[in-house]
Amino acid sequence: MKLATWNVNSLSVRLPQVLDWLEKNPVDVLALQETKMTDDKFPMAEFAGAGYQAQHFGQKTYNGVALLSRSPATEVLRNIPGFADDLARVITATVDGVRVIGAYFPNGQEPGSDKFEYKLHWLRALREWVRTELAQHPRLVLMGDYNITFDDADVWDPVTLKDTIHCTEEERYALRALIALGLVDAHRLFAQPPKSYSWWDYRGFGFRRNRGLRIDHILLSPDLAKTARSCSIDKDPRKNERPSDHAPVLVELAP
DNA sequence: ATGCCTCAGCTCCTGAGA
Repeated sequence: MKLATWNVNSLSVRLPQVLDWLEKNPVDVLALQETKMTDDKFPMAEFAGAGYQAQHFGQKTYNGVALLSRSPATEVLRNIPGFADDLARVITATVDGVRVIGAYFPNGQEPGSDKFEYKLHWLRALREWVRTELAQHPRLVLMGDYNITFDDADVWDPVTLKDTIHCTEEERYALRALIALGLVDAHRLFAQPPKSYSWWDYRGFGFRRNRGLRIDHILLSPDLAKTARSCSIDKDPRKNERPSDHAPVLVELAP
């Protein structure tokens, strides 16, 4: 089974690239973030033509998440149950016996800001809910745009970016709290190229200079981690003419 | 450099992203 996550930064703009990518990478599940569209605008027919059914939880202008899958998705949930949120950030479904959570974590903007506090609240709510999901679904994957680096290895310039957004100790603590549930970072189960990042700023030739961050993650439950065969970041779509600022991350699990 | 680029929208500037 192959699963992937990709923050597309507007599905309207990126749809041709997503279809092209799926043709080259026929994964079983693809989680999308930042579709930036309402459900009525979602290109259901185009994905159906590519062999994918879709669950979309969208909104106008910002956010919006989707799960594309070859097999039917059941037990679908939107956002974190019990956590009131106006923003469309989480879509969850069971596909081929795997509980798949696709999430667009809050950005946080700046440490100390209201948005940063919201991010920390959201992270706490997510952890408590994932704890219960994990108890019911031992085969679980939590993947998406986390907007958090694990540590300095995920940061192109950890000195300059120390304690800035995505790199603060509070955010990293919240990320480790997810790991404390037993989840495993699929990326670090395998040897990776040095300076592996999943996002590069559009400005200042960030991609060309590999000035990036690893903020898109795939976390696996212990049962699934045992079956992991590979995990990689696909930088190819970032070389397209109008790329998303994020690259897709993929994981392959043994059947 | 409160800069750099990209996207959406009550669109020719602003807010947000990260």
